[in-house]
Amino acid sequence: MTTKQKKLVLFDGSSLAFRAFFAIQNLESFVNKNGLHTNALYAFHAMMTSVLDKENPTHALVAWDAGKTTFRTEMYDEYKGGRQSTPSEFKEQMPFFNVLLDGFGISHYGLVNYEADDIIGTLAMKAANDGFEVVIISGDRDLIQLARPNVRVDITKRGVSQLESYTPEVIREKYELTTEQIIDMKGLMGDSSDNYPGVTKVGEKTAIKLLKEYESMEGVYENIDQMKPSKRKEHLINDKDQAFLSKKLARIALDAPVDLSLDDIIVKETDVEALMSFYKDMNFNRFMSDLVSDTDITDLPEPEQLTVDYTVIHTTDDLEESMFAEDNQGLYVEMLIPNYHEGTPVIVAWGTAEHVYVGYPDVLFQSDLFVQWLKNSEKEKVVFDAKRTKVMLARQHLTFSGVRDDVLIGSYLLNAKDHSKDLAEVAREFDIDELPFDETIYGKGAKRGIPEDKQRMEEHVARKITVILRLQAMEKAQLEKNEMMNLYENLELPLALVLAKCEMQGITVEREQLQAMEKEFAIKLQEIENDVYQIAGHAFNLNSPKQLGKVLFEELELPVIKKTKTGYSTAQSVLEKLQGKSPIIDYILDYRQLSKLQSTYVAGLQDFIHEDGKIHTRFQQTLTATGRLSSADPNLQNIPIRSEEGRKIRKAFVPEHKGWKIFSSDYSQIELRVLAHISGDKHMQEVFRAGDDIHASTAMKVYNVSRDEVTSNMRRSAKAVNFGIVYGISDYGLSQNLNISRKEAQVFIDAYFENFPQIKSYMDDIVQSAKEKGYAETLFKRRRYLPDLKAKNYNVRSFAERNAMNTPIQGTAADIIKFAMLEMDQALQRENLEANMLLQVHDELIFEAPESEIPKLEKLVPEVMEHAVELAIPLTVESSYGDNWYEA
DNA sequence: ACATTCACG
DNA sequence: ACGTACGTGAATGTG
Repeated sequence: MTTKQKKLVLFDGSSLAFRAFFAIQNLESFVNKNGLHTNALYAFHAMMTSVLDKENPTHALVAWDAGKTTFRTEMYDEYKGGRQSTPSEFKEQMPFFNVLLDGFGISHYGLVNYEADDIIGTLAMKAANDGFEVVIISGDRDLIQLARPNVRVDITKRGVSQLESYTPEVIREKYELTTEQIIDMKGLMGDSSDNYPGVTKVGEKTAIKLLKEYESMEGVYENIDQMKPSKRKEHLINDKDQAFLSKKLARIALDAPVDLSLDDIIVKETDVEALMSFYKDMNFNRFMSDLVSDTDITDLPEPEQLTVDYTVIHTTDDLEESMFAEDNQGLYVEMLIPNYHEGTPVIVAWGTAEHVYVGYPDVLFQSDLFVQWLKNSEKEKVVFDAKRTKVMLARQHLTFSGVRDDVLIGSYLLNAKDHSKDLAEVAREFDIDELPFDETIYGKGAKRGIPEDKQRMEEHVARKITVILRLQAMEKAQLEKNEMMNLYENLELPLALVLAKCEMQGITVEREQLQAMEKEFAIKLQEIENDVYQIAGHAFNLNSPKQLGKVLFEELELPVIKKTKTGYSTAQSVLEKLQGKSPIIDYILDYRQLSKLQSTYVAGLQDFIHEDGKIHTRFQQTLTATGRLSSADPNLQNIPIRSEEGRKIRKAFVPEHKGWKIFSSDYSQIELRVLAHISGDKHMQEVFRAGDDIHASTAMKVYNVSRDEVTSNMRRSAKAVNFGIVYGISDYGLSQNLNISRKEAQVFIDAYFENFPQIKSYMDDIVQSAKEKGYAETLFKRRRYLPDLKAKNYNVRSFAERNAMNTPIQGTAADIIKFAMLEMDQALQRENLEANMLLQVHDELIFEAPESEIPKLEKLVPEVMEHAVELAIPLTVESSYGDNWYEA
């Protein structure tokens, strides 16, 4: 037995509390009965418990900043100047952090004239020298300079729930600097949030470069005379005093007069009574129950636990009609792999909040009672993932009808985050955290499977029913409140079943064609490979960007255009700039294209052809941030078309029956039309009403020329600008796309906005309103929350601003084609057509149909798509058909 | 598990 | 001073 290692956790209270405040944006729902905001306390509490659970320290301290002035303000009176005043919603929570800490039995401490950092630095060194293991938790990256052997620094990432660990090794790897050099780096860079300057135009990248060359700030200045004349050199010379001052400010004190001994900060026992009264004051009812189950107090009210009454069905004789009598029962069919087109169901649960039934497929699927209940559309059911359920059951030759609600779709509409796989994840979004994750029950990776203890699994799925029913109520109330019922009930919910139909229908793919291509491509690839090795002088792995980078930029000494964080970039755009410099470039470009086609499509798709000769993709309905679908296993939304060689792959996609055709219809310019509609821009609307070429018309305006003066280059640039507008334009993005300078790009953008002032004001307004509401929305009220609009970091904020501009456009277009798909499904039935809808590729729908139905489809499909919704301008659709997808 | 690259809209 | 066009999925190499 080893004696217990002493472990000290030091919390940077000031930075963590502030982070905690911003981690939860939803201020309105975190207010206690006295009107006090509690969001920061709540997030801080969550962070503390998770760290204490994980680290289980013997000693701990939360350090606070003690006042506005410190020894640093004496050195530099602008230190931390210019900061925005602390929000009052945060200030009012300040006094209660220590109340919480007293309840936890964790010490807290502040020291006049010093910052929390300095207290932490001092105690960390003291403890490390005493043989402690030390962990520092902060929201401020500056503290990583404290990393040492036995001192780990954990910095919060996004909110306060995730931590990123820094040890001297990690720092060396990430920055290629020692911890001491981190201080030099800060000195050179300065710190905008602490308001000290550093050296002009020197940021992290430059600072690291300088330090790698000269070791320290002192080293930089000792060698400054040898530096080649440059702007950077001038800045370094001019800002020398600032740099050294900044370094002093950045250095955390390790010898602050902290009058605490390590014994003073031993973790004490939880003061249950104090904590209970704190939770009560803050309305943190959830934690009250945790506290009770952790301790042995029995005189407190019964904690709310997810217990569930359930019966396991063993034989068909156990089934009774009464088990299917109730309306609005939950139904859950469990399968352990994501791809429901392949596996088989392992266990099934259904029931009400009062009682749940659990059974196995081999029994249930033989039962007429069960099968009829599934099929009966009058018996309405609540599920998690209707499409998945529908397909799984259909593959067992069972009909599933009567979907009243799908809590997966509901949760996605309420907050389009990626939480599609596990009900427990969705439940946690709604503060139901008593349901274990699937991973806990079934394991993960190679170990995933049915648990030895079957009862565990039975109870798990029974609990899922309870959770599904609870979520149903919560989600519907919220959807109603958000005015999203129409989107939910009249679009997404019925669409799930239409998508199920498309997926189950599948698309026929001729393996022989792919095999023939595979051989052809293999020979070509081999030839190119040999040519490349010839020029390089040796063989290497052409698929490795690292090895390729070495060959191009070190051995052949081609100019480095761009670097990635791991080395040289060898991306296509880089290679294109190197064309003509060496014959190897063209070979590599050809190789890249061919090997992509070969691995992903020609060879890759063959693995997905089922025994029925078809590929059954999965359309993910609850994944994207904008409301688009995505397609996976395999992705049929990115089958090549732009290059002729790739496009040929489409020849392998054929109709199921002889004498049938592939029929395809696509919206033309749907996103720009949506923009014309929602921005109300009169000129743009006029172009679409007149049926003119939008890119050419844009060129006329921007270049101020007549229609026949528009050159193909002008049109190309205008087209790029139009795309840029849809994406939330930036001069940089446009310059990359058109391969021009940023200045030139900016001139284009200015000219565009001058000519389309309503687009300009729409873009400004939409960002502003998203900021106020906290989300961007589509024409049909689909939401995308954008908390980063309030981010301090320019890049993070700019990204969110582009999202705010793009989401209503891309999202509304997605809404429209979804309405069209619903209507199309109806229309095919109404018209008694044999045609099948097979795929959706964002702005196009793909069908297979008997040749005799083609004339009808040529009328019907455009009609439905064009009038799926009515906008201020017409939507137009173009159709084509052929013997395969290449010809369609 | 993560980064890079590239296929599509 | 910073470093980005919007939205996806899959293959590959590498740690």
